[in-house]
Amino acid sequence: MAQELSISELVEVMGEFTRMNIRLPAIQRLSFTTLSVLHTLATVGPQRLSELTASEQVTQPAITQIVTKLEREGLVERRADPSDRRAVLVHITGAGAAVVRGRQEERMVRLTELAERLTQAERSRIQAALPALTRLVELHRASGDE
Amino acid sequence: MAQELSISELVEVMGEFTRMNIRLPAIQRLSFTTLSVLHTLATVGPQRLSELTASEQVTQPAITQIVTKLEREGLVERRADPSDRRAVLVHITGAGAAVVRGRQEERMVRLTELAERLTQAERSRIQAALPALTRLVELHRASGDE
DNA sequence: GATGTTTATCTAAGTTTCTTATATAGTCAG
DNA sequence: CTGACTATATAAGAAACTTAGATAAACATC
Repeated sequence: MAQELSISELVEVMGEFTRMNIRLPAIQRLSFTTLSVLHTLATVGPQRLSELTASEQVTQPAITQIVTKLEREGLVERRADPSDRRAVLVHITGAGAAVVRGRQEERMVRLTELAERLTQAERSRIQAALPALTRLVELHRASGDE
Repeated sequence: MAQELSISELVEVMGEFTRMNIRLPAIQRLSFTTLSVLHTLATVGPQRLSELTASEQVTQPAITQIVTKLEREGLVERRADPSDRRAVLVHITGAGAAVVRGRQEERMVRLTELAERLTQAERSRIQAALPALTRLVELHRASGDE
């Protein structure tokens, strides 16, 4: 029989995941928001500053500073938007993509170690829940930019 | 048949959860780390500054500042540690506990809305995975403070 | 096609949240 | 009781934001 979802437990686990993830960026000398911008550019492609401002939920001047910093470090490039000369399209560079991949791999190594200490049954249950968890995240994003 | 866990998908979902959670604190006018300290005190009880320094992974002077700020706002109290006169035990107050509960409830309201838009089968699969996810978090914490 | 409004980004200045370096005071081992 | 260690605090500066306001291109309209 299907058991009803305990939202409070889910909130708790998500909170703990957040606390697990949040302290890792320090290693890279880039702040959480800066890495989040890089992640966005890696996954959804070139973006305007105004689009980044909306998705990262910080102010527009903050995004300008972050992009300037990333540009100095060679991780992104500002290019003109051919369709609108006011706008700037921020592109990730090879070096930037490598930083994102590196972080993803660090987390995978760490999680692989932890997952090996679970039982096979536990791993299967997590696997079975992943599509639903992904849908949850998508619903959040969809309702975020209305 | 039990399907093997895809670590990369799990990393991805956890990352998205982090991005979902991280921007909420701003509402409360308390930073992420400050709220994390409050959460720790609410769940594990009174702690020394040095214990908080270890679990929050910021420097000791940062914890001193955070506790001072929380104390000014009446959310925690510094009390002497009877067993060691150098040390300070930080206790959460009723007002502090209320802030933690309030945040937890905000998240629950938000997640309840989102979860209602999943199918019953999806909710059940998440529910079935919660114990395993909780274990994963516990393994992380256990290996963190060795 | 000049004009007012909106949009996209930048700059400047100040605040918050951290950091490193160092001081102070209590503990503990010999 | 002396030296080394531990727990916290203080001071000064760096990093990551914020608000306010400037600049320049786009767009709507008359």
